[in-house]
Amino acid sequence: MKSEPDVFSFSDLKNSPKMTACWEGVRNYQARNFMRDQFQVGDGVLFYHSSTEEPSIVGQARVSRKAYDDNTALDEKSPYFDAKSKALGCSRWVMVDVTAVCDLVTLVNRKMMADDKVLRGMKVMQKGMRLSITPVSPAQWQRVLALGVAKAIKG
DNA sequence: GCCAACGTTGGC
DNA sequence: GCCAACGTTGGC
Repeated sequence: MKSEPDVFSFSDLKNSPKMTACWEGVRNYQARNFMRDQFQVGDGVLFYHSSTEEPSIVGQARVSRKAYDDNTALDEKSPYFDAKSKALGCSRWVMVDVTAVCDLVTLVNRKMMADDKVLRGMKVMQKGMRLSITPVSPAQWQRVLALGVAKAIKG
């Protein structure tokens, strides 16, 4: 899952109550359908920082609540307000809850991914890939954690 | 700041 | 249903 650290970083997630936050604000159908149809409680998540000095996978998380209505779409004061949802009378969008699991001791940046046989195939490495949620294969998952060395979060 | 690659919108 | 115009994302 991608996030701009200026908007919501892995540290922000760790500092949230119970290290858990809702993944609000997804306004793309593919990403929405992915959350709605694929995500199960307990599924592993790699947390990726985008649009920053060094875009990298920075931590491991997991899905801690199944998809439910993202009602920020109905809140006119929210940056994620969606007029069409308002007109419909219900939110078109969903979100899941995500809980931080581990830090990566070594952040896995794009050079590391591009240099790695397994990781250069990751969806997030494809040119023009803007989807904020993309699937990761078991081999890619293991490789990221091996390179990054997952480490329990302190405190 | 540039620009490629998308997704969305809206006129027809 | 087509497609041009437009807006956004995001690496570099």
